[in-house]
Amino acid sequence: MRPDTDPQIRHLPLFRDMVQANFTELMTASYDQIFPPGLEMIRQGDPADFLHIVMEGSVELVGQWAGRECTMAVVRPVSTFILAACIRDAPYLMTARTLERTRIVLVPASDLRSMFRRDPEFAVAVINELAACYRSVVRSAKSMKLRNSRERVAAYLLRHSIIAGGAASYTLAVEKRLLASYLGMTPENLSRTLKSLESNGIKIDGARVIITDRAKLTALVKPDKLIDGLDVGSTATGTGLIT
Amino acid sequence: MRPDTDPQIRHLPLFRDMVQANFTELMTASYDQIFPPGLEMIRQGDPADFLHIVMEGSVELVGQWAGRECTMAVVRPVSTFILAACIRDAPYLMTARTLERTRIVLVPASDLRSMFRRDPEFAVAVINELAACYRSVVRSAKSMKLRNSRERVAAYLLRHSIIAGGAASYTLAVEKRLLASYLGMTPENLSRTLKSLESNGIKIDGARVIITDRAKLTALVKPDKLIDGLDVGSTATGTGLIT
DNA sequence: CGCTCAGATTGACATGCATCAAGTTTTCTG
DNA sequence: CAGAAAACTTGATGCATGTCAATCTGAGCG
Repeated sequence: MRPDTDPQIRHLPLFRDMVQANFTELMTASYDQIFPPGLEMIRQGDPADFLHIVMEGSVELVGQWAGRECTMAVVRPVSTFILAACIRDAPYLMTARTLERTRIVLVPASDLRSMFRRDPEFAVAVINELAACYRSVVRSAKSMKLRNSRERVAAYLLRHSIIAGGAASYTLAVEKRLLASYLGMTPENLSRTLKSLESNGIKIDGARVIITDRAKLTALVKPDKLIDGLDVGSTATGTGLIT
Repeated sequence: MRPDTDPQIRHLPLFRDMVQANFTELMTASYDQIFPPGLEMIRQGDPADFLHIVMEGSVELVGQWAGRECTMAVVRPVSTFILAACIRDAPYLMTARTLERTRIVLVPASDLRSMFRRDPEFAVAVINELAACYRSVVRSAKSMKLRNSRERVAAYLLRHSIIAGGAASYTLAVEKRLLASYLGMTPENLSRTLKSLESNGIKIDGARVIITDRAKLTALVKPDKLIDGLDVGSTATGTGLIT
């Protein structure tokens, strides 16, 4: 694989504490690939052969059933996805497709599995990563079950304003139809909801989000550390169902 | 703690491969407690001081927000819950309350955290447990987002018939209002849905479920290994959001 | 620069699901 | 065993959300 990718990966919480020789060994066995936009790189149900690390671009993870599909997450650089499937040597639960031109480092799952048996520091890192991912999905599940679609939209918009550094205005990072799927609603319904949220302190202009009354928006969202928060010291990497 | 609880815990996948001395050490630091029915033993947001192991009885895990609440899982013997919070030394994401008289073994989280740094076999077991839990919640999230309430009810009933050994008739293990909350619907809606499912090969009489036409039911459910299945070699323990 | 096409919006409509309000049955408890 | 409380059911109603169809808009491309 390309040697210049090493340092970025090395700094990920997952790999940060490994013995250097072990890290080098993992990387030597890995592949560095570039995929075109819209490519389905993993189909759900496939055997989990590789841990994926997104270096550039972005990847959509979707769940499919009975001809329907929904976006579960969007993964951005630099982070890993589908760690759990690799560890359990089980089929991927989600389909992965690139949203744009994307560079991915592929780490063979078998090397991964043998490695955390040899490198205790790596094992601890895997434990922390999985625990964080697990908690992240639980938060997401709570949001889906406890909030209605209007509240989910508002929460999403407020959360991303905070991620954008508390800015009063920012640009949506994903297409609205993808966002709708992620939030568990139809594009039409999202469109209407966005408009109706103008009475709650948010204005939408195309992909631009303008927070006109943060207090009013916050009152609607009722942000909760146990749903919207991130664990302190969290890696913010892995499949934390970020979107 | 009670000495007779040891063997059952020892056989859990999480503890099975530990060095005996380490297991004994963990157990020595643990408490064996009995809680009355309906007791809130954990409130979401509390610091995660103990890994909980259900020995007898059953525990409901609920998420709460803005005065609403929903059942996320029911935990039955012998299995653990809230492992991830303990590992990350982070607040519990869910409230836990007993559904009946319940015996719980409490393992101090700090001992747990130091233990998987010392015992590599235990670390591997924790990794496997967390990965399984994570995948289980992802399945659950997929079910929530991809299926409508009618399909979720049907899937639940079919799945539990299979768990009951493929029996044509079995008894619901939980109250219907709890089941409704778990499936993300109101009790009224569940009641109506159950009745309407008679045209899909299922008959309900109180808490009794009778499968009258398995083929017809299966056609509606469209069971999918990536939603309804369990990982091969899965522990079926931990918080696999069983209910 | 204008064509094309995917995405976004809007309106009309249908329906799934929640809510409210009685009832009925079951379970608990003194 | 009787009374009360809780769970469950049933009906009437309304709102939220999905569906279908018709534009509108903007980005990409020849």
